[in-house]
Amino acid sequence: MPELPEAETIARQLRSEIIGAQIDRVQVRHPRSIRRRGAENENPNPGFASRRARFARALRGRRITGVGRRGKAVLLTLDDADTLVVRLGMSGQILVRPTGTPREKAARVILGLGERELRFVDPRTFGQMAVRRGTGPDAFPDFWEYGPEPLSPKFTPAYLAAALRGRRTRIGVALMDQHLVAGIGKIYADEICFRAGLRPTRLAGRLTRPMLQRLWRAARQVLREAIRCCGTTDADGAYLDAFGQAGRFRTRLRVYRRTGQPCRVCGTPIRRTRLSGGRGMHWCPVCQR
DNA sequence: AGTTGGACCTGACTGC
DNA sequence: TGCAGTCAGGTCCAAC
Repeated sequence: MPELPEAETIARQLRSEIIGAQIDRVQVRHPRSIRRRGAENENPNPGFASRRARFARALRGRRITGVGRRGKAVLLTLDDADTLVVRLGMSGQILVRPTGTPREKAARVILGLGERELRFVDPRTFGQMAVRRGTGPDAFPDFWEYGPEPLSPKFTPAYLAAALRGRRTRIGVALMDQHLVAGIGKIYADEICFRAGLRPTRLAGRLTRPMLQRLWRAARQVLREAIRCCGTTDADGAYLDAFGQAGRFRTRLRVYRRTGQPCRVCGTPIRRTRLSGGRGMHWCPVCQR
């Protein structure tokens, strides 16, 4: 599941690989991969032919001038100051492959870069690509509404305290709220709660100052460590980086998808609880209070 | 307004 | 072996 560390890994790899490359070919093979906002659940997605043509026109001939990231999204800036936004969704990968090598079954969008090509591979089609005009906040009204980057100076214990004040939701859910803080999903929400020693079922608005401090520190530690490990590749191998390599954070997971297995700290079997949204949170009943 | 639950999707897994 | 059913989760949206 690509979250911040996975998107950051891909962005760093692309930065060293494709800056300066020119897009000479655009192929869109699935309508959902360029669906527009507000049409998420419409299938068949309306106006595919014209949107595909517009998408290709916006990209063909452009040079890639930079690679960035916001939350879980990878941002490719283009020489005309437009930005290609890539949301990886559940199963999205961005692969750099030599042109002509066998195409992945779930390759949804292919951008030709001369001898190589950038492939957006996404079996579940939860991901999407979009070209936005410009590079500033005006180009990203949705990102503008996002909370701060958790590894930026804007994300402080004071910010976290203010953002959670009065919230009736649980911390496991709040951490995944992109408007509160950007880039955290299931894997890292579970791991952050564990390292903070807090049950994910705790009410977000009722944390003491020391708890908030622990949660803040755990978030930064976990995400930094996961970036160093190039992200998490689960047993199903869904996530791969831009070179097709697996992330190494899996061996460091303390709770995520370890239901029934002994806690790596105290040996107590890990529990799983369904929170609102239907997502199962994993936690240790002894280490987390 | 904040919060919740359903829908979208398909590969992997389970059970008969 | 095969087929139906279940699960997984990022994000949007409708409904409390």
